[in-house]
Amino acid sequence: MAGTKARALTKEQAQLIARALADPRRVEILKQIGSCDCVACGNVRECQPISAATLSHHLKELETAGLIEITREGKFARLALRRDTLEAYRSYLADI
Amino acid sequence: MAGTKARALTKEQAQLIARALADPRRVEILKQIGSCDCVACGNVRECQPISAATLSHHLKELETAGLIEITREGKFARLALRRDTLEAYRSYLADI
DNA sequence: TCATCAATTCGACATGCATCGAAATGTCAA
DNA sequence: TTGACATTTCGATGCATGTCGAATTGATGA
Repeated sequence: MAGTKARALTKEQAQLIARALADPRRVEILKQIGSCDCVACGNVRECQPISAATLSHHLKELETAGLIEITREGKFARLALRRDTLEAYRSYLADI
Repeated sequence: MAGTKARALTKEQAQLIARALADPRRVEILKQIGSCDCVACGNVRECQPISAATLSHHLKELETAGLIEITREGKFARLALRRDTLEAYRSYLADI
């Protein structure tokens, strides 16, 4: 169908996403990133009681899963939710 | 909307489901249960190279998450996929 | 250049969890 | 009752991972 551009996920991709979503803190981070744009690591840390090291680790997991995109801008990291990946995972679940 | 009866999940429920889906073996089991009805533990074991103890553990996790229903019939356990829960989780993800 | 700040990497630790074999429980048929 | 079979529980083991502090990298401004 034209318009529904959710590509199919491989099992490996789906598993990466599932693992990423299995940690409640990462889901909270995802929600925050999705709620507005122009999010930097510091913004997330203001709302989550975790160390910078831990946050960095979580962000890498989310990026590896394809759930967020991290673009570096000078000192800061701009975080953006990748809704296409989330949508693809929803389709994957629908096929169960 | 009448017809879309997916109840909203609490964070705790969503997390149980996410954790249950984070193990690839459990996803395979879910797919098998969903593909046909009248599934017993033995049927699953024929397709999954795991011990009975491990399978029982996974089934309990899936049941706790609300993703399957286990009804005992004599010696056997009848396993059924709960698509309503899966659908509720898909809605949860859509709200991120 | 130097100090400062954002973010990452490193090393270590504690907890969680998938897995198994063995023992237990429960059910059916002879 | 007894034996065979399906499933569960128990206890142990090994690996994965969330977490942190400390050290590092990288960029900006004084």
